Amino acid sequence: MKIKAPKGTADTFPPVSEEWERVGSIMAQRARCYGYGLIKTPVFERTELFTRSIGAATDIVKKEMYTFEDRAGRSMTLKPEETAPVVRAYIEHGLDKRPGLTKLYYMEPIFRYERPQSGRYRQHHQFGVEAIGSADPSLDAEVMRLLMDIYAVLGLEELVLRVNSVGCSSCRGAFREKLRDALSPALNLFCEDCRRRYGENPLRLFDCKNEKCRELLSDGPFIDDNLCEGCGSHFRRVLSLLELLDVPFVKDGKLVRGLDYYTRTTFEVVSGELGAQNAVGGGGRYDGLVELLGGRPTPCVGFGTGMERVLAVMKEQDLRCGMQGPPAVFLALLGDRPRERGLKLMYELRQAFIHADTDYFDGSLKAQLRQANKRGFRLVIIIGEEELAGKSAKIKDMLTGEEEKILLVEAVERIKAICS
RNA sequence: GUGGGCGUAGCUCAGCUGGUUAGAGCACCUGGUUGUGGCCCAGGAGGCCGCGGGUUCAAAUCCCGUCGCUCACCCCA
Repeated sequence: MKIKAPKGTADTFPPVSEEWERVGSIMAQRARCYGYGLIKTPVFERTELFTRSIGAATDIVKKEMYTFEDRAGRSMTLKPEETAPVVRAYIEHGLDKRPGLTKLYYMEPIFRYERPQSGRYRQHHQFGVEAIGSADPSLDAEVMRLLMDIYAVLGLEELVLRVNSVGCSSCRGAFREKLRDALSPALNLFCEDCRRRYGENPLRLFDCKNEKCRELLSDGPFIDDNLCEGCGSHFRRVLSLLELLDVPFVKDGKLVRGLDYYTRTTFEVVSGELGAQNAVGGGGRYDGLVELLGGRPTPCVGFGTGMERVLAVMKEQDLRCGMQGPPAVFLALLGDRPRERGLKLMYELRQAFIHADTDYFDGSLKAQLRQANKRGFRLVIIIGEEELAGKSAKIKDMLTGEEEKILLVEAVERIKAICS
């Protein structure tokens, strides 16, 4: 019986893996322009980090974590998100005790034990940023500008940025009660799930996809109309800065998020080309998290975007991120002595940072040329007994079919010239 | 955790009202050129028809179970 990759995981080969590299480097490059630097954190953490930050009552913590005991009996969890680990590292290294802003970006694997479906995996990868240390609304706007900027550079189209504010701990609590009061008379008209949400977390009712439930909620009340003074003015400022920075967005009072630590600004970017799992990115402000995890009160904002989903949208929109490397060289070597000389030349080419490869199956010249053609090599160097006797080689251009005779001692220089 | 769809060659799939050696396209290999790719032609290799059990003279085909994949709910990137 064959061993297969675990459910919900994927193996990735060229050329798709190269697409990943390219997309990742574009994201990183954009983030660096906005002042962010790379952070790397472990794939597993103490379990408490997530139960405390994400919220013990959330689905992620209740049923989606890969949790195990290590050999010393400590409870560990493969990270189901990256914000908490970044904040943990930030506090652990004393960064909260210094003034100023810390801007970090990451590209990390994320693990959630869910039933896989289109766009949802048990191991996926997120690129994200965290701006830690300031409540300035221009940071909220900047983070969203960066996210949309990344999508634009990659060529993604028809994305919708939805923005909301879920307020702070005080105004959200008040709103939750107001919402319950407003809905209680008509509660029996809602679907089963919504009636359950009503008790657990009424804000989640806004997430329901059921047409009827949506209609019942269409008249509000909405959280963004019920913010306290501070949260309200912060939100208005964020929205006006988005306009200033030419970020198209839709204000959506129904947008709520699944992690407890969010405060004030929340946002999500959805694509119409992704099926049910249509969010390509999302994020928001989490002003209470640093303190919750034992640091000094520190306001923060960030986003995460799913690599697999970004790649999926790119595929749907037929976008390629292929790299156009320098022309590669294939060495067709015929016979033992020509092969020895050719292997040496191949080594010299590689030393000169030229992509060079050869045949390892003792194929005929015809088979070797066919292989070179199929694998997309631009140049083929042919060395047989005949060439070797004259200390020469043939260079064949696979596009034009033309051949040129060169001296072996000049081969590297000649090929470098062609490649440049 | 719940529900639907699907498991046949490396890939995409046909065959499934049961009936000889299980097919196609793409990919792969060889030949058509004593040492010249792509196109074309000819040939070739490649399959416990997911696995286990049952019905039957006979099962890729029908039935049951199981595993896997997939889509959706839930939730989220």
